[in-house]
Amino acid sequence: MSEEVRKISQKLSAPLLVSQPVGGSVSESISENRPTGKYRRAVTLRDVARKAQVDPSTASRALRPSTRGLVRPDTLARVLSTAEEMGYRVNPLARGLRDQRTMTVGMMLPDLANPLFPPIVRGIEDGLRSAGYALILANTDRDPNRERDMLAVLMDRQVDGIILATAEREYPVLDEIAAQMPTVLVNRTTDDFLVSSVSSDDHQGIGQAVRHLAALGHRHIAHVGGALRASTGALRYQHYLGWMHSEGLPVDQNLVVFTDWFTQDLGTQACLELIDRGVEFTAIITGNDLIALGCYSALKARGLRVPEDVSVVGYNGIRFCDQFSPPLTSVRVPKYDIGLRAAALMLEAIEKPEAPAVAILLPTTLQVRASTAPPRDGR
Amino acid sequence: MSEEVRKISQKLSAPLLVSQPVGGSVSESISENRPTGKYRRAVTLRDVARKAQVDPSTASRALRPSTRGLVRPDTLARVLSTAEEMGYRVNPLARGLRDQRTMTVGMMLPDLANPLFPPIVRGIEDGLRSAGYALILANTDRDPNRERDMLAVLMDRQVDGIILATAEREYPVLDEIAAQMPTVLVNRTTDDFLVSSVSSDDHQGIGQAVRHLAALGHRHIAHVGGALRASTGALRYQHYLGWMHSEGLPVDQNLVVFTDWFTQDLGTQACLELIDRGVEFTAIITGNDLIALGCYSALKARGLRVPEDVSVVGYNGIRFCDQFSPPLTSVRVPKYDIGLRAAALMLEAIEKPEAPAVAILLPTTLQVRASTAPPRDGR
DNA sequence: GCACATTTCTATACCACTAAACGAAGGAGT
DNA sequence: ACTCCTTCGTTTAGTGGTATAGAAATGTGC
Repeated sequence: MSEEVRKISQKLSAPLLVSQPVGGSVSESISENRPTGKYRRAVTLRDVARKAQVDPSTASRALRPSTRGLVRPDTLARVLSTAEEMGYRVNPLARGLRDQRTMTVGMMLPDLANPLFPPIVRGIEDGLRSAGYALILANTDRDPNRERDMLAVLMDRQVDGIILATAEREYPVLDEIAAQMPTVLVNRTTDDFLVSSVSSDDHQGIGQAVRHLAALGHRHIAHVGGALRASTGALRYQHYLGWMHSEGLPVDQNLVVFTDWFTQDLGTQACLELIDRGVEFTAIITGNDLIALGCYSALKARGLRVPEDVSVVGYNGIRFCDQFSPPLTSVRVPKYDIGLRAAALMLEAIEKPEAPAVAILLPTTLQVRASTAPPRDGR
Repeated sequence: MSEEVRKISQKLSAPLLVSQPVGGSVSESISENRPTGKYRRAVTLRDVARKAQVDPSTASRALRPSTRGLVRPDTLARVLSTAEEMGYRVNPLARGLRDQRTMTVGMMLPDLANPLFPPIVRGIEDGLRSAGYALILANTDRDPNRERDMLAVLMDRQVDGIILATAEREYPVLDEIAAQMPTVLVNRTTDDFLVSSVSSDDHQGIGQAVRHLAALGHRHIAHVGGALRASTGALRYQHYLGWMHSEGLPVDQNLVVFTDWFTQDLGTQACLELIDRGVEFTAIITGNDLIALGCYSALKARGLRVPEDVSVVGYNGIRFCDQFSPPLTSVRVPKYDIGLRAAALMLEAIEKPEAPAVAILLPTTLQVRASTAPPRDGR
C-alpha cells in the first residue's frame, strides 16, 4: 500500500539561478564570475558598494553599527537601502578571518543521549545564539583518545571558546585548553579551581534530599554514589556526610557504595552490593537519576519494594522522572539555566579574557514523588 | 561544610606566552605581530614556509594530500617536518573563504529536549565528523519566525548543507532552501518529493503494531494519531488504516483521533476525547511515545487500566520506554542509524550536487513490553 | 580670499590559504 | 648546441571584509 513511497528516486527540479535585475547606471551584474554549479552565490560587500556608488570600505563602515557615525547621512541611507534591496548579508568567514574570531563556541560532552545534557545544551545554544554565536558539539563517550581528537578538531576550527561537560576532578588537559582559549565548565568542576564553571548547588540539593527523608522519619539512609573522580560524585558524597551529621543521623560506611560511572547498570550492581552487605537501611540517596533507576532494579531483584521497604531519591530531575515506576523523587537541577549561565559566562570570558574565574552554583528544588514515603514503623 | 566551594572567585594564573625558539638561518619569530592578549596565536602557513625556506604556496601544496605529488620528496619532507615541529594547523576560515566551503553542516530541529532527537543528532554528528564536517544545531521550537531566523543564520554561516528535522508535509521554505544548498530531511518528509530524506519505515512499523495487537486477539483498535500536517502523523494514520483492512479488522472513524502536535498533554486531551465518545476499544496505537504517555494519563483519569482494560502501543522507542508504568510496548525506530544515514546522504549531496533525491526508509522493530496484553475475554 | 580644521570618503594593506599561470632548471632528443 | 619537455617552484591574484592612513571635500574664522 505504501510501496509508492519506498525507495523512490526522482530528479531534482533544476533550480533557477535568480539573477536579480540590477537597475541604475552600474551595469555589471552581481558577481559576474558566478560559478556554474547548482547553487546561487551570495551578494558581497563589493556588489553593494558598486551599486551604491561608493568604495567597499565606505559600504563596510555604513553597514556596521560601530562605524556608522563616520558616514554622511545620505550616503548611509543609500548604502543601507541598496544593501537591503540586494539582500546583502555579511560573510562571517571573511569577517572572522580578518578579526580572528569565528563566532563559534565548541562544547565537549560525554554523550548527548544522556538525558541530562539536551536541556543544558539548549540553554547554551540559546544563550550563545542571542549574541550571534553558534555552538559546535563534540561527543567523546568518555574516551580519552576521542577527547583529545575532538579537542583538536575544535581548536583547529578556531572556536572562540570551549565549554566542557567532560571535566573530571583531575583533568590535566584542562590547563592546556584554558591556556589557549576561554574555557567554561558545566555541571562538573575540577579540584583545582582555575576555570569558571556553572553547576547545581549540590550542598543545597543533597540537603533537601536528606532533610526530606529525615522529616519522613528515616534514620538509616544509604548512599549509592556516583563516580568519585567526578566532582558531582565527590561533592554529593561529601554533602551527604555533612548533612547526615548535621541532622544528627548515624553515618555507617557500610551504607555507602559508589559506582564507577553514572549509569543505570552500574547503579544496579552497586545497589546489589549494598543490599547484600546486610546492614539495614530504609532509604537511599543516589548520585543521579540513572543510578536511582539502577537501584529500582536491584531492590526489585531482592524483593524490596519502593517506597514501602526502601525510599529512593534521585538527582538531576531528568525528563520522565514522573513516569518511572514508581515516579522518582529527585533533586531537580535547573539544567536549561545552567546552560544559559554557561553561555553568558563564555561570552564574558571572550569579551574580557583577563577576568577572574567564577564558580556559579544554581539552586536546586526537591521534587517529591512516589518513590519516597515514611519508613515502615518499628524500624 | 562546603562553604569554601561556593561563589568563590580567584585569579586565573597568567599563562605563559610560549614563544617557540626558532632555529636555523631565518631569524624572525613566529608571527611577530602577535597580539598582546592572553592567548597564543596560531602558527600560519607563512611561518612554516619561511622556516622551511619555501614559498607559502609550495608549503600549501606539500601540506594538502591532493597536491602533494607536485612537490619534490626532499622539499616535501622538509615542509612536513617543520610544519609538524611548529605545530602548524590549517586555518579553516582562510581555507573556507578561499574554497567557499566551511566543512560545516547546519541542522534545524524543533527541540533538542525532545528525546527523539538526541540519538539522531549523535548519528549525524558521528557521520559528519568522520568526514571532517562539523554540525551546527538550531532549535526552532516550531516557531516559523525562529525557523526563518535560524535558517538565515545557518545560510549566513555558509554551511555546506542543511539537515532538516522540522519539515511538515507542506513546507514552502524547503524549495528555497533546496535551491540554495544540499538539503536532507530526517525523520519527516514533505508531500512533494523533491529532497532526499531518511526516516523509519512507518508502513512496516505500524504493521508490526497492528499485527501484534491482532495476534493478541484485539479487534477494536483505536488510533490516537499525531499531527496530520507532519508526514509521520499522516503516514502512520494511513498505514493504520491499511493494515487494519488487510488484517480484516473493523475500522471505525470514531476510534480515530488526532493531536495537534506530538506531545504528552495533547495526547491526554485527544485520548480523553476518544474515551468520551463511548465507542468500545481494547487497544490504542499512538502516533508516538509521548502521545502514548498522554494516553496513560487519560486512561487512568477515566479509571481504565493499562494493559488490563486497554493495551497501548507507542512509536519511536525513546529512551526510558522500559521504565514507564507500565513499560511501554513501542515500535522502535533506529534513531542513531537514521542520523548516520542522513549524514552519509548529506556528504554525497555535497560531493555531487546534481545527484537525484532519494528517500531512505530504515527498518523498525517492535519492542513488546507490559503495556500490551490480550483483551479481557468477552469483548 | 586664504589658512586651517573638520568631516567624509577612498586607497591600501592585510587576515590565511590556494588555484592557475608562469618561470627556472635540468634532462632528453636530434 | 639547440630546442622541447618534464619537473618543481614561485608569482599573481583572488576569496570578503575592515582598520588605517591619507586624500578630497566641506566648513570656519578672520
